[in-house]
Amino acid sequence: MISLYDTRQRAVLPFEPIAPGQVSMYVCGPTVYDVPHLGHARTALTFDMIRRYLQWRGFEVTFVSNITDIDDKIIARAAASGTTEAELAMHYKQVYMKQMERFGIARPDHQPHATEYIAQMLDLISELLKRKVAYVIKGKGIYFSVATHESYGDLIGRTVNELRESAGARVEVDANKADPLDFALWKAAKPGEPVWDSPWGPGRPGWHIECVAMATHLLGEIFDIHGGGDDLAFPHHQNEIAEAEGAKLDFARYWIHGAMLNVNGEKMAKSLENFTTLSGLLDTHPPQVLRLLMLQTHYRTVMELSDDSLASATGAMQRLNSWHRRSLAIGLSTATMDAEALARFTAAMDDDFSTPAAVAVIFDLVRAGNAALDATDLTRASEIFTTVHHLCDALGIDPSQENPTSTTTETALTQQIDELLDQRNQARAAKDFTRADAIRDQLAAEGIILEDGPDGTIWRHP
RNA sequence: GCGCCGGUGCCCGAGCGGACUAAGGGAGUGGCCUGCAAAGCCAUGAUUCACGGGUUCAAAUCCCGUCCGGCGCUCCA
Repeated sequence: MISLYDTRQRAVLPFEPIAPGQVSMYVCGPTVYDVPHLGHARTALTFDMIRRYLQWRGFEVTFVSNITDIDDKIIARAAASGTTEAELAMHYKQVYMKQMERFGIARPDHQPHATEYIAQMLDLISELLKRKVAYVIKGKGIYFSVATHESYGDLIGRTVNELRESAGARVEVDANKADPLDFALWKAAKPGEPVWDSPWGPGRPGWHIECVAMATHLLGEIFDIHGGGDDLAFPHHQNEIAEAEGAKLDFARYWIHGAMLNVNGEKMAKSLENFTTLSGLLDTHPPQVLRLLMLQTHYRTVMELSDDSLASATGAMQRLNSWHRRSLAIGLSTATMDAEALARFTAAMDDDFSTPAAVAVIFDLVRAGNAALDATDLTRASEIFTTVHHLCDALGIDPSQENPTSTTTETALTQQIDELLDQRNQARAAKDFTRADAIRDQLAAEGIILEDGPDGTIWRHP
């Protein structure tokens, strides 16, 4: 039985999907006005991990993640760069998808765009007006009336009155609104902005309504999991709840939020200019290293990223690779799995996706695997080999995948390397260690490290 | 200002009332292995979990207070 933390109820709850064996999940995707940074990568990875694990446990998962392709920032950027909103959004969407693919994030089953769902949004807004939980401000747009939604604030554990008191703490409240907490469902057209027709005149949708429209259209009026970054819990997700419930939709049963990624103790953000782009980091680090690093912190814990932590994960990944290399070199075959390790792993993951504990199980196995190889206990080593692969699969890690730099030139070089290794081994056999070491140094200069084992010499890149 | 979350060894980071003699990773140190390396294995590291009170037979884990940090109350993953 899988348990997960539900933000709304502030508790770890047993996960009971609506339909046995099936899971429907909606995860808020990016607003595509710029390139993705590591913070986006962490949230994407969190939900990729959850999706993968649910599948690994035998669930059939329908995964929806949207693209917000119209909003204030896109309009501003498009104006600044002299392009259209649609072109700008399309460009950054492509960049986002490419980098996520590079990072090893599986594509969603559906990837709806906000602008493709205007009709569904208009239907929802009509419904909200009909139910008198929304109102029109002439020339401004249509607003949701928070006063009609008594549980407003529950997602972040606050009452409506508490929220009213702190409203405007950081940003001025629009005096036209009936209540400072009310928010826009539809924004009336402004000069120079893209517009869509509506029964209330031309305009564009507010932010939150798109997710309600897309999620319910693709997954149904009730679905299992709604996720997103922690910073979306309020107001975005709270407003989605208000809209959905205002329209008498059951909506999401579990809310999952991924914690932020910090740099030097501060949230990584465009506005703070402390961000590292995903593509930049992936240019210097294998995707798996970043993935492993992120999995070593629980998804609900704020994670610190630094050169040290990156180096630490690099070392850990190399250990996994090196164990795998040894295992292959000795020619292990598939075996039955270590039932105890499997149980330990599953228990960790079932408990609110405790990836740090799950990763610990893998490293315990790797140590035991190396020890078994040292002792030439091939039965045990094979058992571990099979188990580790199965567990890594659940986390999206592949021990056989080494740093993929220079894969093209490698094949050509392999033959030369093999020849040199042959010469070196002849020298070693003849106890000509000066010559043997010279060959080793020569290869080292080309970035190749040798490992002599009882079954011969294997080589690798550092 | 209001609210939420957190402060664990050199670093990252699990644990959230009893098997904690505090997981795992990285770094360090000693040893084994090796012709020497590399890789690996073994050993070693917090008498202690920000600080001060309290509850309990029992607290890193619960309660209160203090200090420090992050996030939210704008758009944000």
